[in-house]
Amino acid sequence: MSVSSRSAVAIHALTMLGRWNRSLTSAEMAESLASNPVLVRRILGSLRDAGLVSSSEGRNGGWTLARPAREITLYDAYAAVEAGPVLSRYPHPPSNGCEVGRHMQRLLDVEFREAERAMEERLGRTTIAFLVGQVLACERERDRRAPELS
Amino acid sequence: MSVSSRSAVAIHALTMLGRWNRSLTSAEMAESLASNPVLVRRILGSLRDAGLVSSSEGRNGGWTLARPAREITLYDAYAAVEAGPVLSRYPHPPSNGCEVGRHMQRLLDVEFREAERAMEERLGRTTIAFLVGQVLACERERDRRAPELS
DNA sequence: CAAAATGTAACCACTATGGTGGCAGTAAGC
DNA sequence: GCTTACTGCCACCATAGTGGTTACATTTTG
Repeated sequence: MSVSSRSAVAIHALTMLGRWNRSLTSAEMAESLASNPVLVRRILGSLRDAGLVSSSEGRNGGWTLARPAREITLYDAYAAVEAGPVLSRYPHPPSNGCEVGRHMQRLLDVEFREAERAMEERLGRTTIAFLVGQVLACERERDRRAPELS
Repeated sequence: MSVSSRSAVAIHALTMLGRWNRSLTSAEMAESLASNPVLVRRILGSLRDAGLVSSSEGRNGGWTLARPAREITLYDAYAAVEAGPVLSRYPHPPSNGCEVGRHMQRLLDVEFREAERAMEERLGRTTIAFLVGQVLACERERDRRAPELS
């Protein structure tokens, strides 16, 4: 199986916040995600706990970025919403009586951690600001090709 | 959630085959894994489909490496038993009516694929032969510290 | 023919996930 | 002070993937 889609939702929401640079409600983001507000709040809640966004309750409440989009990477979003390692280890410890089983757990852990680190390092290279820029560029291109749409 | 533990089981089994360099049965490997033979056969079956091991039926049957341990990487094992991307995309396509939603799916796919590629590249750097060597080294160290065990 | 293996299908329990409804709390605006 | 529009949070559901297990047909060897 794979990692949950929460990272995708989180990055989507962060990019929306970066794009419009104003407070957005969970309902607005849910509409763009074709999902529902509760799910969005659940995920944004994790982002808030990680210090990436802040929320305000009550009327005119909503969500804003807690720091500049340049300073938020995809890894930050990923780390905020995913728990535990990507590559799962053994379902239960292997036999200690086997020459291979005795050591594999530790050896595998080293290898898997390295591999996960490589993935995380790559995610850390892309910022929300970059994605916002890409979105804007795509929109400009879209306007050039079909100006009647806007 | 994370990727299944099948990769760990596959790598464990391959390392056993590389270590003893003879035919092993699913029951032998299951014992080392503290699991059961059917599960092992299921996973080894994927490895066979990927050309990493071969199996022989009937009495005195079992499993052997289909090519040298030097030429099997952790990525080979991982790719043989895991299906689909590690980082899952959206549960369903986002709204096409949103400026961000319109483009995020494609942009995210690029980023996630890069990140996955980084992880896979790292997995591809370690061979089963290396792990076998590590296991042997661990055993030698173990003997040095507590010779009475062997 | 018996024994020892693989190959597979069926099934179970458990867990994570996305999704949903309900409702209390809170802040703004009239 | 009341209404409105939000967040926050709980409980619940359906679904799917996973590891585990039993059962049994098939194949090969002795």
